[in-house]
Amino acid sequence: MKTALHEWNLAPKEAIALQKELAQQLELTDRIDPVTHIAGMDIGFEDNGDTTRAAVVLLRWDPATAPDLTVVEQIVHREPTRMPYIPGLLSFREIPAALGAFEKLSVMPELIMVDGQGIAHPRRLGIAAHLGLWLDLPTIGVAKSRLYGKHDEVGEERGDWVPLRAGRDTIGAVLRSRNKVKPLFVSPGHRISLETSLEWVMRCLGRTKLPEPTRLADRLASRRDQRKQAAIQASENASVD
DNA sequence: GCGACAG
DNA sequence: ATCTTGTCGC
Repeated sequence: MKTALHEWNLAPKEAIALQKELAQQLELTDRIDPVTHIAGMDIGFEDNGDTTRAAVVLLRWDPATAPDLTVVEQIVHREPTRMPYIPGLLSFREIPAALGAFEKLSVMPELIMVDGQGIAHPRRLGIAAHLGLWLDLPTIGVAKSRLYGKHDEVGEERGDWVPLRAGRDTIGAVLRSRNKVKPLFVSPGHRISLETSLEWVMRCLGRTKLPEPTRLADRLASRRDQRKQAAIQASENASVD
């Protein structure tokens, strides 16, 4: 997989035009190979934002032990940050680094859960949708807050959900993944339906609010984990001295 | 023109 | 996203 830089280094106006074009290529019906591995992806930043840190966690999917998934591989990939955060253009800022992490994976997953929106986006191309198109893999957007769309209040119990709408279209779901905790915004990215997206998120839910794939990727990409890793490196170097 | 606004 | 400790509650 080679990344054509011109595809990512775009001025906002061009990026927006490309999103509208790419959104038409999305498949919102299930086209998923038998799932044996699921990946979670998230991004973090270091050096006052100058370095982008992409984290991908590969998990083995076994219906017999779910939602206890086995971590098969963890990748952290760093690159210089290429552009600032602009609402609606998140994928152009974060996907290049994410691709670097996926390239280092020894096994590609059949399904990816991304921290961010799928089609619940003003032009229907959130980061999960964009990544899915690029990798040609099924993706689900699992966001911790809303970017776009309207919705009614959602029930208080785990599993309750209400549709997230944009005009007459349903673009995702507001899902209560834990009792009385702020809901998740789930939307299909590519090669998957909303119904199936919700099934997979529910299936991968452990005790916490986030499904295991994004929870672990979140943790690996976090500032807290960066500090922990730095400390481990320091102690290893010290013991070698 | 005035807000809203994933991470 | 990130800056940041303790603390209220199930």
